[in-house]
Amino acid sequence: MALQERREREKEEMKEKILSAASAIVREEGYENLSIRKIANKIEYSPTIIYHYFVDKDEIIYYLMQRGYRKIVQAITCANSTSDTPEGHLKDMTRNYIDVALKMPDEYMSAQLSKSPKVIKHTSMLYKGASENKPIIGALQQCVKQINKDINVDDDKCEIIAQCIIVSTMGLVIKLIVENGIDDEHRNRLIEHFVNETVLKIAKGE
Amino acid sequence: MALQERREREKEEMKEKILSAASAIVREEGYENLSIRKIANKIEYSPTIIYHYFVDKDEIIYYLMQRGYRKIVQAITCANSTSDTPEGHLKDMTRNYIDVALKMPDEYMSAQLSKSPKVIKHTSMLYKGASENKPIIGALQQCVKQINKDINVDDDKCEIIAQCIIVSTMGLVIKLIVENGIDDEHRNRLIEHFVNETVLKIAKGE
Amino acid sequence: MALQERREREKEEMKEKILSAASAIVREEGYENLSIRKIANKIEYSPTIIYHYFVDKDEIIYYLMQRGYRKIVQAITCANSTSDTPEGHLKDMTRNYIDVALKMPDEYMSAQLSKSPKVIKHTSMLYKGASENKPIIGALQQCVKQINKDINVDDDKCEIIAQCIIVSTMGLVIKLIVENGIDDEHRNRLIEHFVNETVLKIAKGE
Amino acid sequence: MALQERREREKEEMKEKILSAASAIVREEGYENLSIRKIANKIEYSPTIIYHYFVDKDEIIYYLMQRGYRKIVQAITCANSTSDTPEGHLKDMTRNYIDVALKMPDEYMSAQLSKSPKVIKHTSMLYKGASENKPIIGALQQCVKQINKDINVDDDKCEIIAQCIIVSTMGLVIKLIVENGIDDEHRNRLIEHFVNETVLKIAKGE
DNA sequence: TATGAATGAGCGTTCATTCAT
DNA sequence: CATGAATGAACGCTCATTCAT
Repeated sequence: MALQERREREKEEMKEKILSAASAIVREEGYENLSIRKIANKIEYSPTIIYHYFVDKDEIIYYLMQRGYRKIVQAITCANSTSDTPEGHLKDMTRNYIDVALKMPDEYMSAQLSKSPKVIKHTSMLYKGASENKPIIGALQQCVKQINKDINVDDDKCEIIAQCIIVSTMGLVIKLIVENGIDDEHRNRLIEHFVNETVLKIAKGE
Repeated sequence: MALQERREREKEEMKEKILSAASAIVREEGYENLSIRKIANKIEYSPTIIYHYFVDKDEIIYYLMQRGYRKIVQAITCANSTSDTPEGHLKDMTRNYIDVALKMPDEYMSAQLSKSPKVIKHTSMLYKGASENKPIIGALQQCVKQINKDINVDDDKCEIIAQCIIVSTMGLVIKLIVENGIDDEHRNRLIEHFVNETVLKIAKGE
Repeated sequence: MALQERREREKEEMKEKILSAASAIVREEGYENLSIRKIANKIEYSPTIIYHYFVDKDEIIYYLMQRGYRKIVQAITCANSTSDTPEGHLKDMTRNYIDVALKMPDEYMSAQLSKSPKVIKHTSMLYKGASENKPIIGALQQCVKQINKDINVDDDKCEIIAQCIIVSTMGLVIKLIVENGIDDEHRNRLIEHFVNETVLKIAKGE
Repeated sequence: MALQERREREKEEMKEKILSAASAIVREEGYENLSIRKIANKIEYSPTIIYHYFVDKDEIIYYLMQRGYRKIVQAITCANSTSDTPEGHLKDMTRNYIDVALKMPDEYMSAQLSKSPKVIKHTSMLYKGASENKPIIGALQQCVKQINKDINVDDDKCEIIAQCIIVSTMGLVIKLIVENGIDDEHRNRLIEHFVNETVLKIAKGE
């Protein structure tokens, strides 16, 4: 019993070790440069042993994506906005989202761009009613609603606007990740403009 | 005479054959998995012969990008815009861009998301001065300038705004492609809202 | 324990196998025609396995040069010179060099005549300061210095003289190898004259 | 008749054209980088046509060596020495030899190092009696004899000395060619020392 | 006579994977 | 549980050569 438990625990630890080594490699060199050999090298085991814990490289990638996505969602949803205006809150959320995503570019990209149904179930945001299931859209929708509380904007429209906000932000993040070498100053101006102006304008119903 | 013509024609045909094989591979497996050998295999010739028609892999990628991009650039720049206001023009450009991109989802994705330097050279849009090299950013910048001709917005700022427009639009397109099964009605509302409102708001300098 | 030892021994054996296959190829076809694939073919293994024992082709060449050169360097430097005069020492060194080189004509030729940078790094002797890096030049320079200790000859000049000695000796060796069928008696007279007179005269500073 | 003659003449011209293109490539990039394609490119014909005039690459190389060697022999033998002392004459010859050889390094190397009997017949210098057949050795032997006219040195010994001179000079030339990147100043000091001192000392019978 | 099209072999190197131990 | 040895396929690219026209 206890022995079996320990075995299982050790197995999990090894899996974790492999995954975090893989994760580090992805962070440093990107998904396309992840290789079994490099993982083995990092954990200081032989490549062969990895096949003991995962059937093949694809399985490792699969777990990697899961882990990565979980982190992103966590980071983004439990955002701590200090602001008390809805506009300030929207800015904070947007900036937070951009920051978190840019800190884990490969995980972000692979999660957002995966077409695997299992992944899409988590990452989809554009369907009607997304505000009810997806915390991010829900939060954005609430923000939009408050920003436009003077003029009457119905919930559906607010959802659409929230979705426009999220896809725009994603577009910015994705392009910033893909175009890696942009000059820092210009990059910051772009992000600032997006956070302080673009996003607010999109949010405005009228 | 006629012989030379025929030869030239055959050469063009072979080039086209190679390019469309390459294009298919990119569509199916992405730019990073494009290889000379795979092309050769697909066209059922030896790899060597490809170097008869293209100096190296880079040249193939270059033509591939051109072919794919020409459509998009055409769509957005010289677009058959019937409108005579800059706002109308911006709408037309955006709608065109979205339509064209959605018609060739795989090429679009693999091109826009490739991190290969050879591809990025063509797809990058966010660097300072992009409006001078990249027709799309240039056209958008001009549009933004005209829309804001009352208030003074300098060229740099107009470029930044143009870049915000393009990344937002790309974000929409990418998510629409990734989340494949969205309900048509909602999908259309989303696009309409984006084209008719979001993009215009982003364009406004004040 | 014993297992590890055996493994290590087997590894060494395999390395040796690879190196001697490589050495044979160099002997037969020269350094420029040495290839990983040819080695693999000769030892009847797949090319890949070679990278298990050597990091790359350079390393193989490096070891090859070392093996070949060690003999020559040993012969000339720590040479078992029974003589206690610098002149006697110089003669011994020269004779040793010629003997050793003529015993491995193919390795000697392919090494000395290769223009590959990797090989030249080891075989070059004529640059200023060679006496500090190349034991042979160093030893010759010391000899020259002692032979001329009465008259003052500076280190630079001694290096130049040492270099004249080595190129002359090499010239003799190379021609003897190329012109294979020389009559033994004449050949020996030639070598004797070179060792006993020519080399000593070259060494004299005044 | 005349037609056939013209054909033959044109054929020779084409062969010459090919050979001199090949020769130029060898001069610029060395023998190891000579390729049929490069020749074709240089003469602005297709690679195929070359096989009309030569059965294969080896034949081209063979002719190339012949031509090269002929040039060297010519240049060296008809040396115009302005000096009237035998020492001066020896210096002039040596310097001339070095200069000519260094001007056509690849031809020189391939001729001197070829082990093909046809080539060796021309390049061999070390056999007893070489002074009678080989102009260079003959000239050197005469020089040595005159330099040593005070003391009696017999003809055989003078031949041996002449052979020591030629192999030494060749060694210098060969190493200078192989070690391509030597600093100019040091290189010149080396040559000067060799021409002005080394060679004279070797020549002295006592 | 001369061409363009095409091939097959070879280069160094990296990779995922397997197998006996 | 973990290893080292080994493989086969693939990568971009260059080469000498052949063949139909």
